[in-house]
Amino acid sequence: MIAGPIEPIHQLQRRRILAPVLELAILGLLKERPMHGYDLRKRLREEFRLLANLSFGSVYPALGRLESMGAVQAISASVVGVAAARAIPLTGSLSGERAAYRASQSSERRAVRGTRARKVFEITTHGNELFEQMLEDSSDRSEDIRAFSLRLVFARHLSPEARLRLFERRRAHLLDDLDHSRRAIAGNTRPLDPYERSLVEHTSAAAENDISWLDRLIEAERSAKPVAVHADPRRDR
Amino acid sequence: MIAGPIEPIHQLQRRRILAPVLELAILGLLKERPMHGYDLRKRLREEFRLLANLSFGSVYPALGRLESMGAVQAISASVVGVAAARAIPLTGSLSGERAAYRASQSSERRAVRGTRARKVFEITTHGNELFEQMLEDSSDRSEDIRAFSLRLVFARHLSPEARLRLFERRRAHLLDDLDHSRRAIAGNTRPLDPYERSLVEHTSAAAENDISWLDRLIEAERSAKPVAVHADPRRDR
DNA sequence: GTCATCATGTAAGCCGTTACATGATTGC
DNA sequence: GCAATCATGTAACGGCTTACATGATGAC
Repeated sequence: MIAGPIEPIHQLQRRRILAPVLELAILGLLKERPMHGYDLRKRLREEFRLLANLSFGSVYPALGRLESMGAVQAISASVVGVAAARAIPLTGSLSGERAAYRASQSSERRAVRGTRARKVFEITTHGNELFEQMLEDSSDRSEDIRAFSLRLVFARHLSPEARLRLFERRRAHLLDDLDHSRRAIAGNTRPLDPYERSLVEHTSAAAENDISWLDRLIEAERSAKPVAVHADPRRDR
Repeated sequence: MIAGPIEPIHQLQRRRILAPVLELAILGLLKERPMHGYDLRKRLREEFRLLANLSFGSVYPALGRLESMGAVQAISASVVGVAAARAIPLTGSLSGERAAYRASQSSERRAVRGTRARKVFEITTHGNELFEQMLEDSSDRSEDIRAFSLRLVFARHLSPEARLRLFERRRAHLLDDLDHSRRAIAGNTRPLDPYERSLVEHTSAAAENDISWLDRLIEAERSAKPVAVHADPRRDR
């Protein structure tokens, strides 16, 4: 009500340096090969379910931010027309196997259509450093499945030690969840109706399952044969 | 680049009527008993993990929005001091059992402290209608676990038919997820590294597990004995 | 000729977080 | 006397979604 003018504001919001999921995902995809915004959005929607209804209004500004940070750079701005588009070395930096795969599967195989001044971005050296930082960043406020899943998708870019830290962090978080669920079930908090009860019991079982999955990932990583990671042995049903 | 002035904007963003998780959660808690902002935030953080680091900067504006919509109303604004606070009929609208529980468990039992002009809100008739609408609302853009979990917590307020619709919607969504995971595993899309593979396999197994849980919920609901809902029979380990 | 898809952006608004501001009461 | 907890807000900012604007190309 009284609202004395705040005015000091000496620091004006620290630049949230390592931003959320989207930037990380974009950098991760650009590590694979240079891409333009439209294509990025498509792959983000299709491959990462988390970003299932991502809009252009998010992608282009995010690319703009990354560009102004010097994390990505346009390698073919304002180039118009089919011939020019074909000239872009789209598979330039790919290693043999992946390049061959992309060439056979991607939209580049069929004729390039609707080419209105594509702006193809590539990741810079600084971008690679930033990506590594973001991937290892532990201070993720919403330490949720989304953030973890995305990091797991890019886990191959981490050192084995950093991977272990990632897994352990996630495991600790899940243990915390589990503890919370169990306290709710034990009734130390509040009586639950049947739906709430079913939910916490299911949540708790799911957390246990996730934890043992992580235990397998951790074990595989420790055995220094991180290639043989495999998921859940088929359960009942 | 050219950027012709947009100016028409005849509609100016449709009032996102049924807003996300937070409003629904607040209304749901206020259905139980009147509460003030500080208390709401505490319970939201403790009971719903989804809102684990919810800040006051979210709670108070949300309450303000709900108040301006006529969904909640302050029943004791600007009342200061212990005596006045005690006079608030905090358990007024509770039915026997819950009231007795609250009286024995809540912070109201111990002496009221730090009482600086508490603003206690109660849900209005309109708020109850809005709550029902929001709870049944199917057009949830981010049809995720968070939204579903919250609705399940409040599922007792739904009609059996609406509950079934809720469960079926969630089930359909999970089936879609499962399909996506399976296609990724089958390799119709892109070759996966071991970490990605482990993730999609685990995700797919988790989705299967969620689906059979929902099947049990649906079955229980259809058997017209929705009280006997119970969660996962204990799995291995 | 018109529709779907490709392609890039901007403007406005909503909502969440962080930081700032204030101040009463209880326990040590 | 001082810290912790209780209690309510506002200012600034970030970033996402929606809606708007534009325009090329290929398939039918």
